[in-house]
Amino acid sequence: MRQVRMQDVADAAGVSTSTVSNYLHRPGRLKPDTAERIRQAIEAFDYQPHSGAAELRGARRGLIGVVIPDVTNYFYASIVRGVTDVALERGLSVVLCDSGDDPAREIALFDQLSERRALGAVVVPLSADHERLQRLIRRGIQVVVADRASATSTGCSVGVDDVRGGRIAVEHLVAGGARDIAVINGAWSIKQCADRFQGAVGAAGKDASVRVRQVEVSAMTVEQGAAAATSLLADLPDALFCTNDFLAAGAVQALLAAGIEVPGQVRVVGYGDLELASLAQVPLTTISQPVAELGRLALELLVADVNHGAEHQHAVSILEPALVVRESAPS
Amino acid sequence: MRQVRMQDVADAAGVSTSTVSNYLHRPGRLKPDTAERIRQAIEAFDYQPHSGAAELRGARRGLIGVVIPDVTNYFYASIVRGVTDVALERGLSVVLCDSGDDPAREIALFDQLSERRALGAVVVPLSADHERLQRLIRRGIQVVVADRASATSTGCSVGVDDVRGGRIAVEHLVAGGARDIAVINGAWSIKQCADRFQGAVGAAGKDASVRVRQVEVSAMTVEQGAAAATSLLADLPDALFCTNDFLAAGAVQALLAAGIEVPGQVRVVGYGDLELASLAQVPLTTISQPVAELGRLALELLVADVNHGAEHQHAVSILEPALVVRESAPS
DNA sequence: GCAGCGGATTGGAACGTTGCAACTAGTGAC
DNA sequence: GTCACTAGTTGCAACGTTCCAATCCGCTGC
Repeated sequence: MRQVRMQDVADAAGVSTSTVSNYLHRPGRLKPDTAERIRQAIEAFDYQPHSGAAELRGARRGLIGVVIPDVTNYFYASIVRGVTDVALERGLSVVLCDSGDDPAREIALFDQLSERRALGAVVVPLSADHERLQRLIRRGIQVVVADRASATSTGCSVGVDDVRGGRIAVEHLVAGGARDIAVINGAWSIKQCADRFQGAVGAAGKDASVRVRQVEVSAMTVEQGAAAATSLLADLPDALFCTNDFLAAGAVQALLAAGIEVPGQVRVVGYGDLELASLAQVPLTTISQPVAELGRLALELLVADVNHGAEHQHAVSILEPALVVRESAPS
Repeated sequence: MRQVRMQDVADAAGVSTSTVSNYLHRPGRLKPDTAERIRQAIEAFDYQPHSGAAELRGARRGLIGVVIPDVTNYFYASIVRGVTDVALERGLSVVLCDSGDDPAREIALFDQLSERRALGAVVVPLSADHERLQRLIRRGIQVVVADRASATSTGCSVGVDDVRGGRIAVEHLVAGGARDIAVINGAWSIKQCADRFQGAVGAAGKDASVRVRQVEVSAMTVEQGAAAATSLLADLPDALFCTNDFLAAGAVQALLAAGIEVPGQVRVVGYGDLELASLAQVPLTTISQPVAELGRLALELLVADVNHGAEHQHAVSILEPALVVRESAPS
């Protein structure tokens, strides 16, 4: 069964391919009955325009990429979801590039995108190494960086205000009476972690009677959270701010196992508002991020960028996180 | 900055475009020093072949679609992950189509895939309505159905053996001494739910002293799980089999809130082995599904299908679920 | 009856590849 | 010196669109 092409439709309707093309893109120019004949022919053949061929000739509908470290991670999946929503509205197709936390794969995927002449890409880069991104941009693929907002990049970027997230988390703890707060945090080299801690310190800084100390973990997992909490048993703080929900869930597990009451003796705030936050042993008070919104916004900026090329001003958009109060830190 | 095309490379290397094409696809045919000159020219221009143009001409590398109801759902995201892994190995690009549980969107996405002349698609269909799938196939897009395995479809399909999953869940409960088992289940019209229940009944059927009853819920959520468990308080079973982990988590919450011990008084088995299963108030014994494997396999079947066209025999592959024992039903 | 107009339609040259058939040189056999 | 052969290379015609310029046709106004 051969491809149905525009020529077939044109023949059936007794017009030229140009007229069919006009029907598709500038319907106003056609006489109503010509249009109707073409409509019927398209229907009869179940004709679908070949967007690849159209792009070859220069049409601007197109492909955009989403490059993320891991689709099975709820956070990234939500970004993807936001992107796909907008893409569908705009008639764009989304190529999903899951780098699996592997820089070599990330490069291979970038190459795939440029081979396919993607219009642009929403990227959550693996490392701060902007060299790789520059390469994409040089090849004519616009890039919007998500969740790694930075003014140094040569494109738009969108992110969530992690300093603010850390601040409202700790403000909530202080407002509830906490005076000795331990922050269980990932590596300082991760910008989010550094920012959240900075916010935490800032919130406490207003009040000299509040002490903030940090426990650094090597990976932001349940196990590491439990280990970190266990290390605090000898000198128990009255509140814990964990910079993600896995750490918080692990910490709560460890505390309960050691006979410490949560929130009775130690109050805990997590970060991210993952599904598990509401379902944990003690439902977690946490910081939620407008993450689907992040994806939507990223693609909208990308589209603006692609459409307005030179005169487009690169923007850095920062969205606001919000406190979600549950049992682990009720007030 | 104009596109770099094969012609530019050819000119720089002092050969024809055909030779460059040969360099790219049949490197053996070139004299080593010609190859080297072309290599350098490609390097100098940072030339990337235009895969769209290649496909137009008939090359077989290509685009494949993954159509799922919701990327933010861990189960579907894992399928996507499996698909992207294989796709990268094969040089295919993955177009992600998130239908958001909306049939109209599903149709729009199918159209997008056929406009782009995708080679094939891995689809987790919204409904059993194979009419829509047929339409894709008629347009020359091979389809592999995932997680909705059925022999009636006109393509390969892959799935997990839900009857078996239900069976091993209940066998585990019976082996642990349960005699009165309630199954909290989604609608019968969902094949998975019906199958899991059938397996549950089968497992119990061997032993006349075991009673199995069903509580049907309208949505497979935490809330509904809690409600269903609450409705059982008056006539408490000694074990609960919930056909997904959300239901199980909700049920456990409700039981604990009512002062019932888990697993002391009621043992609970969930289904799916979501992240939350290990982190719930009582870590859940559950059935895990080889879900990334499902995605990998789906794409492998799809590739086989696309490559061998007519002589390819459509296969129905059923993978095996496995029991994961945790505290909610320790033995 | 004819020039001029404007709306509807068409012709044809791209777009960047690919793969076949054809060509060129060079080698060796006779 | 001719022929067959091979390895390496090239010319060319697609592939399915788009868009500009050109053409066609039916009217109006004089």
